[in-house]
Amino acid sequence: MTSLERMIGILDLFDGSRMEWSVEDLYGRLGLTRSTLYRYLKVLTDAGLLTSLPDVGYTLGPRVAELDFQMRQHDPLITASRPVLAQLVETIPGIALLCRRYRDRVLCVHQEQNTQSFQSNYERGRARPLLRGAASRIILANMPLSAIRKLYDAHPEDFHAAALGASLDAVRGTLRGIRQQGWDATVAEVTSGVTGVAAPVFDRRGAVLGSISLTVGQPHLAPDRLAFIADRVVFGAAIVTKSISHEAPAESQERQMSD
Amino acid sequence: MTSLERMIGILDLFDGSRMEWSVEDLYGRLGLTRSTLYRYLKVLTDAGLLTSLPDVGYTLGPRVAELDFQMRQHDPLITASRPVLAQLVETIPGIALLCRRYRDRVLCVHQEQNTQSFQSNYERGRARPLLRGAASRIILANMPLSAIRKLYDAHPEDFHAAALGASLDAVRGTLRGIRQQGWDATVAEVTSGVTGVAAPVFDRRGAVLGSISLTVGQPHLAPDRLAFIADRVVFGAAIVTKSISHEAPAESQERQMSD
DNA sequence: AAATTTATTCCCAAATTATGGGATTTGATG
DNA sequence: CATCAAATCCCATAATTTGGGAATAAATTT
Repeated sequence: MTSLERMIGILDLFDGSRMEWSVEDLYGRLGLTRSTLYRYLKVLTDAGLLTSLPDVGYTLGPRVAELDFQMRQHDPLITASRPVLAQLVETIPGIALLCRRYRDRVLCVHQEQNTQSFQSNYERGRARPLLRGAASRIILANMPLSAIRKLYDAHPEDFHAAALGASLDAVRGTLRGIRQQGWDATVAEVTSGVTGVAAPVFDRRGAVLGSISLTVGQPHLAPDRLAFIADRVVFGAAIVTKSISHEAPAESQERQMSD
Repeated sequence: MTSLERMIGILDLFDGSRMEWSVEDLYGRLGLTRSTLYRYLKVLTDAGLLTSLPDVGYTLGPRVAELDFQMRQHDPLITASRPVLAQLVETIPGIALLCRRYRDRVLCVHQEQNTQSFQSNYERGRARPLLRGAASRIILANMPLSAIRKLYDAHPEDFHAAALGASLDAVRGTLRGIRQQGWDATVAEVTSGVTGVAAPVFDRRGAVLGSISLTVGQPHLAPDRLAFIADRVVFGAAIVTKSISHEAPAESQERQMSD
C-alpha cells in the first residue's frame, strides 16, 4: 500500500458511524507514526477535506460540500439525467432516481420528485442495498461475471436471502433473465407499499455505470401499466447512455474556456 | 511540494469551470509524467473521488456525494447549528445560513428557510464573496491580523471597492468596529432588497470558524427591529460556539463504540 | 504568572518508496 | 484481422518519504 492510498484511506474512517476522530484515536487506529499522521492530516486539512475542531477532533471539511456542489451543478451524468428524470415524474407521478455503482455499493446521486404521497429515504449520497430493489438489481444484472462471482463467493447467503438464487449458476440465470428483459421491477423490497422500476445506464464501452429508476406509490400495477412505465424508464435510460457516450461537440468549447 | 499534495491538487481542477478532464489534458496541465499521472488517477478513482467516463474523461466521483451525505447527517457543526437556525427562522421569517471559512473563501454549509418571499442563491456548497455580505464580513472581522494583511496586500483594491477602507489601517479600524459590536448587518450587498445580519462562531481556542446569519426580506429595518434580530443571531451563534467547545461527555461513549 | 504537561511542528540522516522510460498488454477502430 | 492508441506493468535509479527526537507552541495546573 502506498503513502497516497494510506492518506486517502483516512477518509474511510468518516463513514457515518464515527465523524469525530482525535489524533490519539487515529494514531491508535491507523498504523502510522505520529510524524506521518500529522503530515497526512495537514495535507488533507489544507485541501479542506478535513478540518480540526479543537477538543472535538478531526471531521470532514468544507471542501467536501464544495466539491459536491460543483458536482450537483455540472456533473455530466447528473446533467444528462436531470431532464430525463424530470420528464419521467411529470408523466408518471413518483420519485425518479439516478443511482451509481461505486465499489460494492449502489449510491443515489440524483433525485427528481413529483409526489407527496410517500417518502423516499434515498436522497443524494445515500447508499442502497446492493442486492435489493430494482435500481440495484438492474445494475447487478449488467455487471461482468467476474464481479458477480466475487460478490457471491464473499456472501452467498445474501444472494439466497434476496431470492436471487441458491447457487452461483442459479444467480447467473436470474440475472441473465433480468438483463435480457432490459429492466427490472420490484415490489416493496426497500420501501413497503411501493413499486420500483429500473433500467441500466452504460458508458460508451458498454460497461454498466448505474441505473435510472422510478418508484411509484402503488404496491401492485396492472400488467399494461407496468409495461408502460418500464418502456418509459428504459427509453429514458437509453437517452442518458447516449448523452454521455457522445459528448464530442461540448469538448472544443470547454477547451477554449479553460485557456 | 510532496506527492501527496500533487495528487490531492488534481481535485482543484474540478472547480466548476471544467468538470471533464481527459488524461491528455491533465498530462498537459499538471507537470507529471504519464506513469505518475495514471498512478494518481488510479488512487483517486479507487477511492471514488474521481471516475472515468470513457470518451468524456475524468469527473468527480460518487464518493464525493457519499462524504457530503455523511456530513449533512452527522457533522458536529451542522448538528449543532440546525436547531439554532431552525428556531431563528421560526421566530424571524427569512433564510438562516451557517457559513464556514475555508482557504480564502466563505462557504455556505447549511441553510434553514422559512419564507418563500425571496430566493437565496446560497445553498450548501456555494462560495460567497469574501469581502461582501454580513456573513463574510463578521468572519473577516474576527480573523487574525496576519491573515487580513495577507489578503489586503494581495488585493487592496477589493477592500476599497467593498468600502472596508482605503488603507490597511483604515480596514483594521472598520473591522475592529464590527468585531467589537459582535455582529454585522449589510443591506443588499449580495442580494438586492434584503438585509443580512450575522454573528461569528468560534472554536474553543477562540479562532473564528464561521458565522451564523439571517437574511430577511426587508431592505430597511427599524433600529429596534434590527437590534432585536442582531440579539437573536448573536445568541444563536454563541450557542453553536458552546456546543462544539464542550463535547467531553460524548467522548467516553464513542471510545467504547469503536472498540 | 510561572511551571508543568500535552500537543504539534521541525529537522535530518537512513532507506524505503516513488519515479520515469520503455516494454507489454489491453482495447478500440477500420 | 491488422493497426493504432490507451493504459498498465516492470525495474533499476534516485529522489522522497519516513521516523525518532529536539524544538516549539498551546493548554492546564499550581
